[in-house]
Amino acid sequence: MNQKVRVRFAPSPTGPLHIGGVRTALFNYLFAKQHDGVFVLRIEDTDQNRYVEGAEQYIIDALNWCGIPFDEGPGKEGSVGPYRQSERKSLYRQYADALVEKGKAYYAFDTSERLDFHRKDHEAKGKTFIYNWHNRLKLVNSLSLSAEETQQKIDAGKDYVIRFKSPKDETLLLQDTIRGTIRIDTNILDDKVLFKADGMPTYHLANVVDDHLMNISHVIRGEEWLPSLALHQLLYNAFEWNAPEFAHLPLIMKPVGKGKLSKRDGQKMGFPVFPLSWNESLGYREAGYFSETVVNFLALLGWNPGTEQEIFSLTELISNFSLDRVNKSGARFDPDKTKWYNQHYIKEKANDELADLFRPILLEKDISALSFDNAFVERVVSLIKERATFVSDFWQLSHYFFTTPEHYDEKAVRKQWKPDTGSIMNQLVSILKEISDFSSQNLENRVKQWITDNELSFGKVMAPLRLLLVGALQGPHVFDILELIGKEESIKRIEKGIVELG
RNA sequence: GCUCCAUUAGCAUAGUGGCUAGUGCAUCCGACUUUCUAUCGGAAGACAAGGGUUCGAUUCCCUUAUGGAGUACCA
Repeated sequence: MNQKVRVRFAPSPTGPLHIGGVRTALFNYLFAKQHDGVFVLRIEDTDQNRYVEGAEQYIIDALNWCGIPFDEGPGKEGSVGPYRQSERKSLYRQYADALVEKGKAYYAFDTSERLDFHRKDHEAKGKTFIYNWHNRLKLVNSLSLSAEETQQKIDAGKDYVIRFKSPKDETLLLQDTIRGTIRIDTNILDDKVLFKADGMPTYHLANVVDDHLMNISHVIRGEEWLPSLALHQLLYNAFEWNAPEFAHLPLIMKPVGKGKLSKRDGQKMGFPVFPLSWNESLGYREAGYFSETVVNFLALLGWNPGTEQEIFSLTELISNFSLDRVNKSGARFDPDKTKWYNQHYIKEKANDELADLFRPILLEKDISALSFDNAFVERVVSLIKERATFVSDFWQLSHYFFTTPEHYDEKAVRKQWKPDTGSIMNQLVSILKEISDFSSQNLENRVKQWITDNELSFGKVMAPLRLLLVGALQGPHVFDILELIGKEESIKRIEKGIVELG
């Protein structure tokens, strides 16, 4: 009974993959890899009306960018393909027919308009219209009609669907790995459509048939499917197939307010909800997040290791992940925490890698950036990366390494530039001119010595010095800045400041 | 409305039938004899409510409240 683990991620290509979808994919991937199993991507495109061009490629690109590629799927054919339901179209009808033959399903001829009418009518009376045992004989279907009438309608080319005949008076005990046992009374179930008038199966039929045909051992999907679990279990029973194990992941909720995370929340609060950009919607990748960040915060959304560890690489996740540590309740999405993760990962990145990412920004800002060699850019990056959350913060944090400050922060000037500051800076210039070893450490020793010898205060020297070098009271260690921009430029900046500030 | 699921601080969570309920993010304060959105240190802050069961419940059961999902010839 030790079946090979095969899981699937089965999105429908109706648009860009939402971050919640990526989380579902990630958990499937982790589970598969942990058990040396196979991660299948299946495209559920049974609804032709909602098909969106490019969505499938987007899904594939997103999974690849996150570093969680599928093992089998479109373009990576295994033995149970094809992996797009539209390409498996011819396969489903026979299964629907088999259920009709077994008396587990039936033909229904009711028009959508008629059903809509019933629903509205019931709603107006404060009731819910359920197409099932209690009214199916009053509707137009092969159970209420004679065999001849049914055949007549079919021959006449009337539109019909195939509905599942859900049983009466049964209590179902469903198993969910995350939630345990769930009791369902079958009387409240409706006779779901399995096969549509357009010749396509509905999600429910296609899903169960494909999971069976693809030997899926574990179905890990979003909580929005929990209400369908009864139907799916009933279908497996009707086909006399073994059902896979089910695990329903908690939903991802909006950062504030109620409801699940939506595209609008991202726009309103300024954070991405998609892994990659899609038209006007910004993606995590384009917003400057690393894939490590996305994987890490997604993993902790609805799951935790039971320890205090919060930083996980993909490989660590594979060995630590487990379905029984997945939470039952919805996980609120926290954009601040995602930034915290990126801040962590930016510090871990190698300086040369960050320098490569920074170069295009430098080019955009100033052509002369070209003249700075890699070693210099890497050195700058090493000094500022711990204060950055994104590579896009780098310029703001380091522009003074590349260009002479044009203005001085007014508030800082008012606070730090005293009448005697000019003359102190003048003295400092003459001290700096005498120093030939312009290393940070040596500069610090010499300047501090000079300050003590002359009984000056550190504040009176260091703050104005920083102001003249940087243009504001920010940045890393002053002596590191001096060393990096060099003797000539340092002195130039101080002299320029003395002239401008008096 | 009905069905199912959930409920530990602002947020994410750990944990236990019985010591001061642990951690991270955010917040506030301090330190780093100069800056900081960095780092370090510290502070404040929670078991939804009411009933049971029990010597004892945040932990088990019930009710209520709140939140979520589903209720389509969409997935």
